[in-house]
Amino acid sequence: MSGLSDLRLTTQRQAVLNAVQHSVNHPDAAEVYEHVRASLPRVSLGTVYRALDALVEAGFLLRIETSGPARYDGNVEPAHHHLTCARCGAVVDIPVTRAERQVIDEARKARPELRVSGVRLDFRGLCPVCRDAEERG
Amino acid sequence: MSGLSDLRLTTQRQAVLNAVQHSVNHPDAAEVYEHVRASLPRVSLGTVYRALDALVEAGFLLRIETSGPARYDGNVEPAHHHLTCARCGAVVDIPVTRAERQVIDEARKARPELRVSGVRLDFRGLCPVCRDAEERG
DNA sequence: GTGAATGCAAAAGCTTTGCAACCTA
DNA sequence: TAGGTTGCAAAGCTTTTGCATTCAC
Repeated sequence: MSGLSDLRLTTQRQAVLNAVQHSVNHPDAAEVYEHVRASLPRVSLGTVYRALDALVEAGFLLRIETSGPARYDGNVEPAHHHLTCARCGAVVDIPVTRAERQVIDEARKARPELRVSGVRLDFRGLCPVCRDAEERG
Repeated sequence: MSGLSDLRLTTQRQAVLNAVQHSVNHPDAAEVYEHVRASLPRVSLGTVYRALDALVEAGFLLRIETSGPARYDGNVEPAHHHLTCARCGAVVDIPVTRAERQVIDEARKARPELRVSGVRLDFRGLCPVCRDAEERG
């Protein structure tokens, strides 16, 4: 498995891709597994992990590292980043495009030898649920 | 454990802090354990994990999530970020300060409700070792 | 002296993998 | 039909935890 071309679109992989893309938040493997099980009761967790790997490798999904289980993102647009909730750890998408370019320029100037090719922005803040909770006390 | 004040400075914690701060790269728990064992042969891996947690919690260390084991950073300056090597996965420090402010401003404008309080930048590029290797072919 | 920290070992949590059966191109 | 893919189960790796003992304040 090493690119878009040689990816077999099996029933299981389509179900996994669909589960991530139609998820409101960014699901982890266990959540994807539960969702896929609804339509494919005999699917295994191992298959879900292998499908997620294959889909990330092929560029259909993004993998987000956290302090717990990895989460997956069906939105692979380059100029889209993440905010981690300081209260509950949820991951929310956040669009930032203009300033991204300047960050990369500054990094290239600061450390030209590092051959900076891109940047991922991880914001800290509050997800809507926790913001509401905070505002009430 | 919830702040600087109530952190007991035990021999083990000092050794763990010292190991991370004097490491060239960003060590994981196993590497810290090996280093600490040189001066404290009876230390346990569990203690290293608990010390790392306590030191992160108290603000002496930064924890970096990766696709493998978590890595720790003795440099806690706010305006210092990381570059992950696209070839070998090493994590290198990179100083970016000016553009960071603009990124936060843009994010606050794009999604005011998320109460953005900070940002962590994760650059993609090549560490010095891999850059040299690439340049040779 | 007292509560927190440690060492040890066992367990938990997440992810990967070996293998035989199965399916897709 | 040939090789990749799946289901199942076992193993692997990282991290956490229970408990008796020890230590720092």
